[in-house]
Amino acid sequence: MKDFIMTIKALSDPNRVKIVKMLQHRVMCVCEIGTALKISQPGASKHLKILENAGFISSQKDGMWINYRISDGSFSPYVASLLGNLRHWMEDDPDIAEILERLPSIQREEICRKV
Amino acid sequence: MKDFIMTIKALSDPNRVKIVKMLQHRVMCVCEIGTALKISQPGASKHLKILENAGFISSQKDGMWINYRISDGSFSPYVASLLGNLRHWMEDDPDIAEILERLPSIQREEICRKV
DNA sequence: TGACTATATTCTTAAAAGAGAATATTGAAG
DNA sequence: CTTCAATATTCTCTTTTAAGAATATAGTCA
Repeated sequence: MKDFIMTIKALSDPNRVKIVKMLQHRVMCVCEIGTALKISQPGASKHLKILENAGFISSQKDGMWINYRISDGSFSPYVASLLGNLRHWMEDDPDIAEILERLPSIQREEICRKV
Repeated sequence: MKDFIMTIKALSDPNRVKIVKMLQHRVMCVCEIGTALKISQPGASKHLKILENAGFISSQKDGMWINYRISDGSFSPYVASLLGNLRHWMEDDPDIAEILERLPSIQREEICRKV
């Protein structure tokens, strides 16, 4: 029960749903996600931790950045099922559509690094 | 997005998950559900309202009682999918197993009516 | 080594959720 | 009509959650 509740609560916030939908399209670092959601860097970091603890996403260092990617779902049947559904759920949602449209223009080199 | 969040939040509480699992086995009235969960009558009533608003359950008057039953899921694809999964999810959970075992002995005539 | 950058954590505050007690409502039965 | 039983709503309190600011951490690169 505890696992299930943790899984469900991880998806009970709109920003976290948006993170999952974005990561289903591409790998992103923390600053890209914060920018996409228009929230602070600590805010993005905390949401990512909640999603990672629940098994929805995983992280991997890459030089200066930490890349977050969608989990394969093998961690939990609850996660696997929800991730499968989320591939098509809310594709027509205005908030999701808007953020997915902006996705290509959100690039870490233009956000974090001051060249 | 709003609908999805409402759906998810409705399942983000252990007592509400237990209600869904119980109602997948039989129809119940408010006092039976309060007794099964060992919570107050207003508490049960409030949880039921949240689940009903999200489309997981529906209610129907029957004389003095109001019967709550599982929805057929046609209300929403999110609800339909989750209800389908919940038919098998957590069947082995200790809390769920315990409450389902007690279910047959929880009868409205012995709880509410003072004969 | 030392400065800098991306990310994480802590602190504080505000909003939301959950619980029970008290109260209101509604409909059935005498 | 009046009473009573089942359920719903309101009120209050406590706990949880979410957000940003400030701060800490850790690793990279000169």
